[in-house]
Amino acid sequence: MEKRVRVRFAPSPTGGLHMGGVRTALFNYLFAKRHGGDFILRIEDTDQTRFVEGAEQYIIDALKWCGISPNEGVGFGDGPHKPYRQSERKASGIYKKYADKLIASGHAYYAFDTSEELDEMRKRLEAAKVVAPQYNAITRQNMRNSITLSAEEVQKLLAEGKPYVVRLNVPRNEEIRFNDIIRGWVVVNSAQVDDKVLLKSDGMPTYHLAHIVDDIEMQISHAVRGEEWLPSAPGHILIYRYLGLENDMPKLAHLPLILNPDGNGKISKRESRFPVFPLSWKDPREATPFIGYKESGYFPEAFVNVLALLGWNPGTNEEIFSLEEIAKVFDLERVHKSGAKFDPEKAKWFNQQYLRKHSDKELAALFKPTLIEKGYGNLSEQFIEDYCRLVKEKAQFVHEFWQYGSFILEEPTSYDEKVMAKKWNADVKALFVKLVDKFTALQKWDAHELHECFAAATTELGKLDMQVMRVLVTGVAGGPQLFDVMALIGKEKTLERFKTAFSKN
RNA sequence: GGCCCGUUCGUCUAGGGGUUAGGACACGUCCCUUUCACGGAUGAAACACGGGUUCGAUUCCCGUACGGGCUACCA
Repeated sequence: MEKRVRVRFAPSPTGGLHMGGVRTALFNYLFAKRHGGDFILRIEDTDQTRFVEGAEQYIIDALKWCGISPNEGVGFGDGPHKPYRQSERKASGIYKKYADKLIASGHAYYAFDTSEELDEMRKRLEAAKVVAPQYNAITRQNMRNSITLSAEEVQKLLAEGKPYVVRLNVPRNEEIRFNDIIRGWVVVNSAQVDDKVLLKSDGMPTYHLAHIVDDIEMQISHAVRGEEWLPSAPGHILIYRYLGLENDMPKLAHLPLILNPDGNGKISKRESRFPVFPLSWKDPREATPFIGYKESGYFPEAFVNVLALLGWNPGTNEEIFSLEEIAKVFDLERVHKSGAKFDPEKAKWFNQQYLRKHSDKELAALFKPTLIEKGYGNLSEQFIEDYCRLVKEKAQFVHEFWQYGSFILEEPTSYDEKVMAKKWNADVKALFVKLVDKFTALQKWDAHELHECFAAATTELGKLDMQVMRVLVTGVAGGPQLFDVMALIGKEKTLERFKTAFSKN
């Protein structure tokens, strides 16, 4: 029988969760939803030296903003496998129990080497032109561990409370193969795998041991993680095997990385002209915060949509998807092998698509704070909605509403020079003065009436250039439908603007 | 350096032994529009290279190049 699908996102709280991490979480979430399974958030905080204040809460907040909610885990309610923080799970002695099992069967051993001794070993190997110095079947012979030391000596060191680590006893030359859902068969010789530390000298497990123990205990069915884990997967296979759990281990899927748009390397928070964090992230160790997608004006739906299509696609030409829609068709088999460069331009386009899906009322609510900030806190709801309706067709972000429509609220202080130089003269002015007289006589002031009036005037008086009129009223050469703009500005103010324009030009 | 993974327009990608190699973003042109924008149409733009296998390879295999990842008592 197929195992129930249970997947986990297991970040370590060592900093803000960037978009690569969010994408990993997203694919796990989507996979779980697709198969009616469970999605778990587990915090891998086994490295106490790298703990960063606020990082865990940030991870939770970021997932919430994205709409990627785990159904078990830290910050999302306990489930049957609590606790979900490895530092807390350690209290039960679970990791040590598994490590002891490996020691008992001879698949792991104690190592007493100090970090200085480790350094010396590496230097010695480098001097001997060994390209990849590692603690392995060969080098362990010259180190201080329970393989080279006598049983009595080991007992003595242990009894004295000397610090030690537990290492995996990796065979010298053995083929390790595993079938990755995304990449197919991957084959590695154990000579390439080092004797990984399983238990650190502070008693904490390393990632390698901890995630395996937890995945087994939490009955995880699929381990979906970034490609950076691919090289350590063979070691993990060995651990499962030596524990007698190879048949119970989760299926592996290594996701391609998200790459920097301008070339090389995986996406990084520095040297990037676009946000890499979903929410603004202030690292307590650094002076300046990193701005997030939320604060840059992105809708979470757009952000998540972009991410979902990085390394995966449904095989159709559709691109705009809600999380629910993607969850219906998502499949790990369709995930790419190769890394994808993130395209900030396309991300903006996605945001525009979602912007247009919002009602004027919703947009008005989002835009209102900017208006208040600019000193227009007393506008009616209707006016703000109308403003948003006019301005939204060109905008990609709500915060652009101001730059695309501020002339509706603020009188022009100058007039587009190019247009005026080309199209303005005394004759044109005389014509517009007559037009404004007709506008003045209008009983009803709306876009339709204005249009009619303008059309009639054109036949009567001759050609009147609309762009010139636009500049007269707004000062600028571009913007939303002019008659709509004039209607919204209102009769009195529009006529005033014409008068001012005539006096200044 | 070693090991592992990858390589279709500038970017995200569809496709897959025989196709005019399709779509999207960005870009150009045109149409719509007396303004502006949306929209529509259209154009330029890709199978990294070299060997095989095959009647035929962009598609399968092997090399090369290039790119990326990993190489800690970090995850």
